[in-house]
Amino acid sequence: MQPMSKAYNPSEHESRVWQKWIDANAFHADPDRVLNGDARPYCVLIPPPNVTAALHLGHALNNSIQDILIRAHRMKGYETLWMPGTDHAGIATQTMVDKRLKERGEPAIADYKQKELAGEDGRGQFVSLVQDFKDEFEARITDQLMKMGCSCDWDRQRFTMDDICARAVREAFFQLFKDGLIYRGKRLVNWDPVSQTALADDEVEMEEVDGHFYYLRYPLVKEIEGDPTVPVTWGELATRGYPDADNHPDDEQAWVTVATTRPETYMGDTAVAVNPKDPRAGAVRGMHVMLPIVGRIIPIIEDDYVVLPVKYGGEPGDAKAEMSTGFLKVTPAHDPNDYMIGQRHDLEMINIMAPDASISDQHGWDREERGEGGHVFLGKSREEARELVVKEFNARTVAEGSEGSLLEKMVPHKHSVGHSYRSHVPVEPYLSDQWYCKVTDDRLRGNAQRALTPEQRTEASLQAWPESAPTCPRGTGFQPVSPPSPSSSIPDALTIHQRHLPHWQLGGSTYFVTFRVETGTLSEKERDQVLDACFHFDGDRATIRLVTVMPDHVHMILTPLEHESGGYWPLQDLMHSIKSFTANAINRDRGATGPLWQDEYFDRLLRGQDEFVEKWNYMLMNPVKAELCEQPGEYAWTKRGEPGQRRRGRDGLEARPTRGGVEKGVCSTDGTMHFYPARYAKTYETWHDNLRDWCISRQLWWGHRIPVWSRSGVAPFEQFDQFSDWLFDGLTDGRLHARRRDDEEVTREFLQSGEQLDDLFICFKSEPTLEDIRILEEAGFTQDPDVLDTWFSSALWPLSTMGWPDASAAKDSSGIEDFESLLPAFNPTSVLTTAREIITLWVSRMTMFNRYFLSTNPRGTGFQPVTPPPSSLQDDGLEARPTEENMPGPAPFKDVFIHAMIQDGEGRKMSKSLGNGVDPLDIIDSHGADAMRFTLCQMTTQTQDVRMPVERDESTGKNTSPKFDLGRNLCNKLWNASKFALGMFEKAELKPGLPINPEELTLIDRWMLSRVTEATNKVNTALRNYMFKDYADAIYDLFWRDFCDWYLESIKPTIGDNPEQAAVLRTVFDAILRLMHPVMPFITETLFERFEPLPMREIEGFTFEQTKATDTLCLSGWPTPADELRDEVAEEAYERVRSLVTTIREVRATAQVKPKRQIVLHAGGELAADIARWSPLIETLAGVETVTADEPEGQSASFTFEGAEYRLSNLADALDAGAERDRLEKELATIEKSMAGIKGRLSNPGYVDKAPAHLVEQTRNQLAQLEKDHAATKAALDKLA
RNA sequence: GGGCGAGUAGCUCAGUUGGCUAGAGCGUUCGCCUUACACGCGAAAUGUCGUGGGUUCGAGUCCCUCCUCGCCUACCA
Repeated sequence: MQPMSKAYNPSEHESRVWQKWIDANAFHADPDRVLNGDARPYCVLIPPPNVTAALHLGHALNNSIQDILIRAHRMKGYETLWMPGTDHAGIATQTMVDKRLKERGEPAIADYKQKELAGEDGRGQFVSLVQDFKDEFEARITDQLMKMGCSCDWDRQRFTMDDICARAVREAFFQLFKDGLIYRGKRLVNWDPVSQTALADDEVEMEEVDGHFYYLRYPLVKEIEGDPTVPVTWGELATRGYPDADNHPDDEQAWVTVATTRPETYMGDTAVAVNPKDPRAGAVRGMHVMLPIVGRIIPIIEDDYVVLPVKYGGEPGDAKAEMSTGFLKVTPAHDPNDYMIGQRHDLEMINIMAPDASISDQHGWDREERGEGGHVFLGKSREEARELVVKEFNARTVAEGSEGSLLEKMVPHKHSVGHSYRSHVPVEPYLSDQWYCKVTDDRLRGNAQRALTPEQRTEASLQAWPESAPTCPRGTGFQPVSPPSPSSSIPDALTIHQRHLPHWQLGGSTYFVTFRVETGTLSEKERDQVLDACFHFDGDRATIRLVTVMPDHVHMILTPLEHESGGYWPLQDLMHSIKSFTANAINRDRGATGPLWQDEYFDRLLRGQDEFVEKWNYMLMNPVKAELCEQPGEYAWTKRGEPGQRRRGRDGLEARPTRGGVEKGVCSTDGTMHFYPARYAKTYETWHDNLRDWCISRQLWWGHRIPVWSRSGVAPFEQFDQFSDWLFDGLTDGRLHARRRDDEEVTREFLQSGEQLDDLFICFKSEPTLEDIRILEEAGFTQDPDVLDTWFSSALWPLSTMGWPDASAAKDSSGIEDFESLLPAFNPTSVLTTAREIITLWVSRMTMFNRYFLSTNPRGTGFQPVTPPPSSLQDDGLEARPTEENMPGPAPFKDVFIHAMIQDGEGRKMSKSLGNGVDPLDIIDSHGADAMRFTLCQMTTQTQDVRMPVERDESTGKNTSPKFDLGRNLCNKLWNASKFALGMFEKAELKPGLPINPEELTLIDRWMLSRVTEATNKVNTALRNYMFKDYADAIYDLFWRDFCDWYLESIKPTIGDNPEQAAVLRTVFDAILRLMHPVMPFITETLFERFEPLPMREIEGFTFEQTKATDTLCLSGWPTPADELRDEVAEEAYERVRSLVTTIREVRATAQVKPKRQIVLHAGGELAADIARWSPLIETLAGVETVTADEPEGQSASFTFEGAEYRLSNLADALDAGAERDRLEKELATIEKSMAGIKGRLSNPGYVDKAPAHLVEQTRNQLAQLEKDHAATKAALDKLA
């Protein structure tokens, strides 16, 4: 192997290391190991990036996080699957390709549309161009992910339009269609006039726009003797009690004024609405208005949707009431609210626009037939039409000779208007025929809400969507987590926090509790008594899951239950009961008095499965480790709770006594999804509250074509018999489904008339045969030209990538042998990692679909029949409840982690238009993938977005950020520390040998082992809670601060002839590489290659997780140092060393001692003894040549340590006494300041009386210490004087 | 308008149930090419924790007021 270079150069290693992983097939997941029970599953699905563009820094962050989780779990022995893939992004990709073609001057989509019309398969030709584009970008994205080091299972890469995903889309559409959850509706959609397609609500972006309110006058008319155009005069209104009518001349024609921001839509008005409570309503009842220029006579209707103007009772301050005139123009075909009014009053809908949003009388406005005016507006764009309408109104009056124009006034107004996220033009509410998915159905929306863990749900949501369904007798979709097999390795060491605080606020949680015997041990009989006491309260105040009574301590896992008042039993009360119950009995038998137990330690089990299993394992192994038995099952005082107990929660996981009480039972597939950070659960819930049915059709070519055939506007069809035979055969054998527009049953009678076929929709379960197509075409049917919203296939991602609905077909088409094992092994997945903006749509839709399609019986029984789509856009209130035969499937992931958003230094989004984007590949080139990953990981917290100051490198024209230096520096440090350590091993012999007993090691070694142990715990906790900054900080501090700054510096003089120390260095470095690997895979793997051949001597308690293979670091086991390696004695002692060294260094720095100069420390007594025992730590770290008890001769400097004064000499040839005095005086001031604060606190009677005793005690000790320091420093100062 | 979040050192951010003298990295200052690392080592300086009140023996942390910023959402009368 080559000697190591002076600095780490990532480009020399990254591609080679990557190839090594690929050659080792290291990222390949084996689902059968999960199904055989050989390993627990851990699975992450990549949120498939759009094939429209290369990845940006946000993707880099997201994928780094996923890779960290995946790599850590792989090393922890889980069978891990990270499924990669890309998304076809229908509208975005189609637009991109079109733009590209135009730029190149090649035929673009308009030309292909022409071809298509000419019968030349323009569609097919265009789609194949998009396909080429997709191939190009898919390759680019894949390359980027690989450069970042993403350890995806690349053999399983999917694309949302590949044949496996397509099969899922077709099946899903068919099932939903058959179940009445997909319907056709003529409604207002968000129309993008440039792309000329419908958009879903989430594809519309709101933008602030400076507009105006236009106040338009519509003349009032009434019908007399068949003439509907007779003017109504103010005089007439006045007699009918119209307020203020007498302000106008009696004989003039009256008008009503409407306010609008969109005057150009007035041609589509079909009514004017007024609130029935409006004092003017009675006067105009039954009257009409005449639309100026157009001449249409439309009714005045009454609807309480209309806001009253302030003048007539509207609420002052309400923006609408302030602006309103009380009369509202109603344009059902161009405004969603007007649409609803139109529905209520059965108004005409007149669409006045062409698909490009120009004014047209060819798309629903039969102007000439009606004899209406307004031809001047035809062909005008929306903007032109607005100007023209305003101009025309302004030029006219209500009637000849009237005062004032039809345009009463214009008021500037700022408001936000929906814009297409793709073409950025204002979205037009446009009447059109589209397909909808009825997501408001309880089976979809309701189950998406119920998927959320009750702890994160709001009261309102729990009421609206109560947890449903009886207890679930069969599987839950989770792997059974009955306690793991005894043979599995000892789990992660536990971190137990002492908590004395209000756990009664944390009702319904499961706890891990430990309490110890004050002195002595328990006899066997006494252990029985404790067990009895525990179970005495089981099912009464708590559910006991597992107890193990050791001779000197007790562990238990339990869940407090609700008590009558609605709260939960406080854990303190429970413990008190159990402890006093047993203490009394045992003391009585022993004839003893006094306390038996110490305080308990307890830790809330915040998370379900992993932590539960970890602690469960820990408890089972406890007697084995204490050598009380050989196998976990053999210890007589380990008892599980009664398995048959009703109160046990799902899967024996979190017994979750929920608010209706435990008696109701818990639906095992509800309540499993957790958001991290938890606050996003609320966003998720609220989004569902406002949900409307989802428009799933798009007028595009790039996407999954809608598998529905229909027929309209063609000649009547003669051969009904043959056709209906064919149709009924298809219906009977289930390969197609037919629905009528009005959702009536499809009968033979229905088919009697060829014209009725126009109301028929036929959906095929799989691709229709040529024969089918022939029959359909003869009958005049054509396939729907539209495609599905891209999110429809994205929503199926957890299913489609795993081979649903037909894994054996997926196996055949992909050649992947174990495809059939994927879904059972890995769905539900472990976590979805995504950005904020995706919470709503994607998480929700995946949850809906996963739960729907994996339900025990998604169709038919158990659900109430669903009526055809309601005309209202809102949920119709259907409450179909699942039954036992019809259990919804699991949520597709257990956790949803929402990561931070990356912004530039000014807090703006990174975007192309601002030019503030940073390309991950540029950073990888300049700093290396590991540096980028570490920096991103270190910067991402749960509360703040990531601000990344962007700098432009003028020489390359590329954007970068100085932040990435942090990661690069760390890599370089790691590289050099390795070089140094490897150099050490050339001098210090490493050889295998008997396991090392850590107690026999030197202070510094025991300290280092303790630090690694603690850091490992920190890392485990951080990763479990998705605290990536904490993870980064933990390894940074461990490696740089503890290992490099102190450990390596300390062992320099001793390691050469201390083989045990060499073994510790070897093991510790190994552990550090492993802990760092998830975030910095390339460099750690590179270094591991150099360390791996060196023999490793076992240190007792320092073990590594068992994994599938160990030849590469990425497959090697995670460190699992035993808790016993935490060495408080060593930590405390080394803390004294550090403190002494720091103090001496400070003196050296202030006295300007040359770094190389070796000084003399004058210390006697106990400190001298300590220093001798620690030798040569102080000497090495503080640059001390000799330690002597003698008083210094000549010049010396003094310092205070632990309340005593010591001196240093040989600092320099001549000392600066002034500097020395300054230093001491400053120190004295600091001490005095601290003392004042502490004295103040102690002299406050409230503090001494009310603060916890141990704090007061601590404060007193502090004061005592400070007083000693003060005296010592004072003495030194006096001597100087 | 409604919701969520943020405001802590010059910059970017931590700060678990209220409790040792509020921390880290970068930057700054001083001294160092000291047996790997100047992408480094040693030392130092830097804070009215947005504002004003309240609860408490004790508040960066809990409650209320106000100010500033960000995101989401509603609003085309």
